[in-house]
Amino acid sequence: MSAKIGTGAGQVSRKERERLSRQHDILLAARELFARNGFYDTTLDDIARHAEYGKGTIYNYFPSKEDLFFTIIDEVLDGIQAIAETAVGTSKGGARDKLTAYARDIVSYCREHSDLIQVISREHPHIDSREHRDRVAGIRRRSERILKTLARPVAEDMRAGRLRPLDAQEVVTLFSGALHFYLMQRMSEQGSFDSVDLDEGTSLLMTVFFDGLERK
Amino acid sequence: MSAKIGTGAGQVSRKERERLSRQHDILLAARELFARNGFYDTTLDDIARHAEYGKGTIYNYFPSKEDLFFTIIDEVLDGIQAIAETAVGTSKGGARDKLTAYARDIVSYCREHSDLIQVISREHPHIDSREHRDRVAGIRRRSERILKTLARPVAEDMRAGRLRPLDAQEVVTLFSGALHFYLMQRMSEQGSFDSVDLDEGTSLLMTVFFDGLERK
DNA sequence: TGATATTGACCAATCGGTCATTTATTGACC
DNA sequence: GGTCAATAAATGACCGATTGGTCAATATCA
Repeated sequence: MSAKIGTGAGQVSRKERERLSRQHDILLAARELFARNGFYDTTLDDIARHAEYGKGTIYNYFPSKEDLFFTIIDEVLDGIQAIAETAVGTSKGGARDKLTAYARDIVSYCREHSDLIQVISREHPHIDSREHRDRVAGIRRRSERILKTLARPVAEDMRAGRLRPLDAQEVVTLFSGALHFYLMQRMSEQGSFDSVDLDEGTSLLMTVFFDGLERK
Repeated sequence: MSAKIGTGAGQVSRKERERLSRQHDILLAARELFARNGFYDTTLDDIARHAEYGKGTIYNYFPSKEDLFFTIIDEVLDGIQAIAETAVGTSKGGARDKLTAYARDIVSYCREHSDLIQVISREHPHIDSREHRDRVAGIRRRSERILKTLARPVAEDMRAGRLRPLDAQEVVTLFSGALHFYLMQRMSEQGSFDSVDLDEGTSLLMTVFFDGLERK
């Protein structure tokens, strides 16, 4: 769609664009199959067939099956980080509103990608053996960054005295854990989400975390 | 230690006892290796070597590698169910005290078996392909039973008006999710547990869940 | 026509599971 | 008590299937 033609500085050549497009095709096929069958039950032949390329071609774009998987995980983490930043950055109000926005968006994100999310949560820690140690560590680092993003408004409300002065980082770890676990449970017990049910779950989560179970 | 000798009714014969003992040996070896290397990176040859039996012998006791794993999972679930029942049944006070007792015991249980617990949480859902569908379903059923056990005192306190009238089952799902996630996070970021740190986490969890984040 | 990209037959390694062979146990019989 | 044939249990070499990854041959492009 750019008016510029050719390979000017800062431009991507057609070659490069085509290469990226192929990479995208392969990633998309892998994503679908990983989501459907999990990492271990998806073979490279499956991916090649589904992407409509030869198996050898995949190795022109990705050095290994694991790399393919990690690349997909990175994309998902990008998505979640973006959700966290949007929720924290743009929504009005205090930590409660921001975390509510985050929870709502995560629920809809998980609804769209439930299979993939499940596979990632389950299987990524296992790809740990010897190699890839650093990539798994990278995933943990990024997860922590997401938690830090969420912790920011919480810490602020604590400083302002609107929330109990606790360890904000730990609090959002609990929050995110409860949300995650709740979603996984719901996702695995029925293939399709019931949106009403999930919204109820979200609001329950917010009530418990901010108002507490005990009547005051 | 029984005074009775022989194979009276209700007695286990020496044969049977030996058989059980062998089974136990194998289970123990498998447990250690699964905990250390995960399900996929543990081969039957590894297990046989570590248990000091031939590989064929294992098949006299367990029909498959998966069965070995599921048997171990069942044992762990027995342990957790027992913790839940003890916490709910014997400790004094209301839901808050009972859940606190549960959390404390789970923390120490996880401290003892952290590697194994991690492997189970991560890998059991994947052993889902075609066969074993029913065993995985059984695990889910048992997990739900544990949650139901925990939900009982919560529901009671809600009926009595001591807690907000929410869905008790959902509340304990969130609770257990937060606890689980918190522990997994702590377990994976450092090999050895810092007990002080963990107790702080537990008490934070209880504060958040029962008192809420917001100041009243 | 040389450079680049694609391809899928092929390879090597892995591993769960089998089974013919070996070893140990048993108890009927002397 | 000792013997030994029958029974049961243990064993590990072997098998078949799977699959991630390679590379020589082929096709496409500039």
